Amino acid sequence: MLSKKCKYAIHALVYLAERYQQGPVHIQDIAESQHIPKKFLEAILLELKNSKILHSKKGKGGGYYLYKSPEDVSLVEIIRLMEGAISLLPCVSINYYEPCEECRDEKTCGIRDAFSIVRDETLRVLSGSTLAQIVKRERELGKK
Amino acid sequence: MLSKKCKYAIHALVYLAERYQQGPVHIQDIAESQHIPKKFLEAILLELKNSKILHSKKGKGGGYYLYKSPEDVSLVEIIRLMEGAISLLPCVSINYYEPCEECRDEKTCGIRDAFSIVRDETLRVLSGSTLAQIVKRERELGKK
DNA sequence: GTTAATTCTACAAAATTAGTAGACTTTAAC
DNA sequence: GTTAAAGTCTACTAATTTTGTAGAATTAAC
Repeated sequence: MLSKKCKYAIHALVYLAERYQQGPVHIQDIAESQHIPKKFLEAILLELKNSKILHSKKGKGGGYYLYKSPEDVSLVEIIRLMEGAISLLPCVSINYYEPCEECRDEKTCGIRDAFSIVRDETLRVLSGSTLAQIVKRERELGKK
Repeated sequence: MLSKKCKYAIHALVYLAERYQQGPVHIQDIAESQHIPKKFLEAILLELKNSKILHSKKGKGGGYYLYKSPEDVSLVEIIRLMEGAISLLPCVSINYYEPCEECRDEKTCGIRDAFSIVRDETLRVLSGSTLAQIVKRERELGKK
């Protein structure tokens, strides 16, 4: 299961993607509309800014806005930032690889196979799912 | 990422699958060979027994043994028992469904799609991965 | 220079995960 | 029937992670 932090990040980013290139948005706005504790959201947005997904403008009339184009921000990227590895086992992770403590011999471990495939499929689906697609999908669903 | 508890369960079950129909195995044996704290393992095995995957024999010469056939125990079943839902969001879970707090309207939520597909793919792969297959795979890899 | 916003550091509370202690029960061997 | 070796069960405790907060510092607009 994704953490609240990660879900908050996704919702905040979708909100900002809906307002792409319309100037900075107050943290307060995002927090209220998405029901996210403001102080917690601050920390999340800061992290997203530090990884160049968002930019911010300080002072009066300031706020956060999407820096990357919505087509270029995928769910994989967000989840990796907020949660770390995509894979279910450290020993099959691409970006966060670590040997399994429990495994005595990785070469003859019969468990890793299945989890490698799960990781590949998850990556395939989540990397194809961008903020732009999510916004588009919401607009389609909203019309009905 | 899977919890240690879940990884321990998988390793213990694979160990027991390798010894299927060879009588009860001591907790101690499993704990030592798989590097699992004995007391923690006790709790895990008990849970697996309560869900009819294992049986146990008490008293001298007792221990745990696989009750279900290794072909009938899949990784999905183990993970669901130890971790709960397979899906990354509660609102797309099959067995552990809950509405998302963050979502205001599930019908127009553009995020769920991708996570539904991830869930389906994960289920497909993990339900096809049984203890029997894992043991077979380990024996193949061991030969080389 | 006042006000409204983000930034940053440090902390605190809550929840979950991991692990332990120890008494109790059951069973088999002698 | 006594004893020893095993699982069973309840109740903790410790460690870690997640979630959330407080408050001062900084910045920019007016």
